[in-house]
This record gives sequence, C-alpha cells and structure tokens, in this order.
Amino acid sequence: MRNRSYHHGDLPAQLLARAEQTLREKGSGALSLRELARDIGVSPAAPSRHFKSKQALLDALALTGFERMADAIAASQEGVGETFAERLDAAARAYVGFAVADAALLDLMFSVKHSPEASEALSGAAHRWSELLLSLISEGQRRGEVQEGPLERVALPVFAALHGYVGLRVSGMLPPEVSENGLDDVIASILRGCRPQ
Amino acid sequence: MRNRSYHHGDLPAQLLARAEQTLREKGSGALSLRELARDIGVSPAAPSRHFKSKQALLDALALTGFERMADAIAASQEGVGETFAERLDAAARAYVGFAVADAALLDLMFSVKHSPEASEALSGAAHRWSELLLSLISEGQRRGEVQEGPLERVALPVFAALHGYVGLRVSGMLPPEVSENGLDDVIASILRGCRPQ
DNA sequence: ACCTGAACACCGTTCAAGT
DNA sequence: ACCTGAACACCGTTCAAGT
Repeated sequence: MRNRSYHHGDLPAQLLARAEQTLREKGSGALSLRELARDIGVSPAAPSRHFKSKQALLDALALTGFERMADAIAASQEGVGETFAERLDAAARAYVGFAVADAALLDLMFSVKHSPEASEALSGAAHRWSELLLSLISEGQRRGEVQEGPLERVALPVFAALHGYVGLRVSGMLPPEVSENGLDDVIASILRGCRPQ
Repeated sequence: MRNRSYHHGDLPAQLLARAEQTLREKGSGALSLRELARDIGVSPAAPSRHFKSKQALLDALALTGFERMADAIAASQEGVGETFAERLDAAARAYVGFAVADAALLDLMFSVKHSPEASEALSGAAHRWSELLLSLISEGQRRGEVQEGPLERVALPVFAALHGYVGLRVSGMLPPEVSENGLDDVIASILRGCRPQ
C-alpha cells in the first residue's frame, strides 16, 4: 500500500536522484537504466514510461544540473561587494566549486551528444544560467568598470575563459599546483581583458 | 593468404582508423568494439589482444588525437608573421578548426574518464601540445609583446580562453552568429589580458 | 603470437499482459 | 495510467582451443 503509492508519481524523481548520485560517485560510465530500476525496486521496463530513452534521462539530468548551477551562482552574489571584480570573483568561484564537486554532471551538461528535441529545453536552461553572467557584466558596464560594446560580444571571452579553466581542471589537464592557484590568474586576465581601454 | 597477412600486425592500426572514422561520422555513442571487429572482418575477441579493454582503445584514440592536434597547430605557424598576435591568431584558428572538424574526438581527448594508467601517456601527449603554446607565449615575452612572469602562470589564461571557446562551440552553446564571429573577440580579449601593463 | 568459437553476464528497448 | 514479465537484439570480456 505504502510501497504502491511510493512508486506512483515519484518514479521520475527517484530515477533522477539515483542517477545523479551514481553519476557523482561512479561516473557516467557506470550509469545503467536497469541498475537504476533494480536499486529503486522496479522492473527494467518501468523507467521507459517516464523517460523514453536513456538519453532522455541524461538530458533531464543535464537540465537539473544547469538549474542547480544557476542557483549556486546566484547564491554566490549574496552579501558580496558591489564592484565588478568582486562579483565576478564570487561567481567564478561558485562555478568552479560546482564543477569540481560534480565533474561528471558538468561533462554531461556540456556534452556534444544530446537528443535534438532536448537541445531546446537544454539551451533554455543554459540561457537562464548565462543571463546571470550577462547581467553581471551589464552591471559592470553601467558602473564603468567593463568596456562598452554589445553585451554578448563582451561576455563571450569572459564565459570562454571561465569555462575553459573549468574544463581543463576537471579533465585533469592541470598540474595540482596550477589547479590550486590558477583561477586567480584567470580572473585577473579576464578583468584586464574586459576593462575599459 | 593476402587476407591472412592483412590481419597480422595491422589489426591495431585498423581498429584505430575505423574507430576514428565512426567517431567522426556517428559520434562516440555509436562506438562498439564488436561492430569494429565485424567491419574489419575479425572475431569479437580479436581486439582484446591489442587493447585490453574498450577504454584502452579510447585512450589510444585520444592520444593520436593530441598528436594530430599538435601537428595541426605546428603547421599553422608556417609562413605566418612574427608578431605574437599573428602567431596566436593562427594557432587559435588551427585549434578551433581541428575541434570543429572532430568534435567527438575532442570530447574524448578532454574526457573526464580515462583509465589511470593511460593518464600518464595521455598527459604526455597533452604536454607536447601545450609546449607549442608555451613556446609561442615565451617568444612573445622575449619580444616584449607579452607580460613578464612565470610561463605557466601567463599561459593558463590563454589556454583557458581558447579551450573554453572551443568547448562552448562544439557543445552547441553558442548561437550561430556568435559561433561565427566570436573567436575574434576571444583572441582580442586574450591579447589585452596578457600584454605588458 | 594471433585469432576463433563459444560462453557469460550484462545492456537498452519493446510489447503484450496485468492491476 | 502505471507497472510487470518476457523477449529481442545487442554489448564487453574471458577463455579454451586452434593455427
């Protein structure tokens, strides 16, 4: 009775939660729909009612990843100074922190292979995230601390540098001590790159 | 007879070549050891003599990717001007070109999951590639066009911005027109970020 | 040394059937 | 509507056996 209602309406959430856990603990290679179903105590065919394919579940997972990342970055802005440098620093550290804590999820979020239909929902979530950084930069422009120019054009190099540092770091391309202290240099370079001339 | 010698000593190369082809044409999700063996006309167990696991083959593939990428970047420097700006521009475009032409391979190269033993050989290949950019920056310093300071610390933000642009682009996060023209802004930002103060 | 054949323990997905 | 049971067509990997 209790078990019955337990598996009614909550299976999608259960699947996502469990998938996220094994993704974090064992990596994306160890993610199996059948094992997920087994762990939850449901038949191998059950997940297909809620996610029409394994890729659909991965897409949904990536989507929640973007939302949580946006939340983390938004939270990083609370109670921090008002200068662009301070706010960028906080956002960058939040981004890096999220990525390092959940490397496999980040990999999934920026994966090359998404089902075409998911790409729109996904870039929607990515857009919500990118708008945080865009408004941060826009505010920097308003304060005269960031160069003038079309927002997207000014923002792209900032995105690229942060995203690239994160990518290099989680893929293990950085020697340990660079991994520790490199972010400071990246942020400093970004600030020099986008300050008024 | 001819077939017999065909499958002697060349199977590893055949496997890698075929794997690279399906990686480019159908993505990493469609890469199956058994299918590779079938295509080449060999038994399902044959690949295991040369690559002890599927991951080992993927690692080898990533390794050749780094080598080809290093070749492409080295080639980009031939017959180009001597200023740092010109050389960086050429290297950046070679990097982007390689990545866009072989998105799935790039994904593999910077993938989070590599077998631990492969990581050393892999970061060796990555190192050979990174040394190209490092010497480029070192030369820029010598010419007084790049700020002084420890090479790795000056180089990281350059790497990060390029790698991040490539990552954003191949994962489809950039709107088409940003994808077209964004690299110019990224390069300009890098140059501002690392020029002498 | 290199490969085959066959087997093992898994997959994702589909579909009739149950409730 | 939601799930089960069973089946289908695949996987990666191992291992005795062949040459």
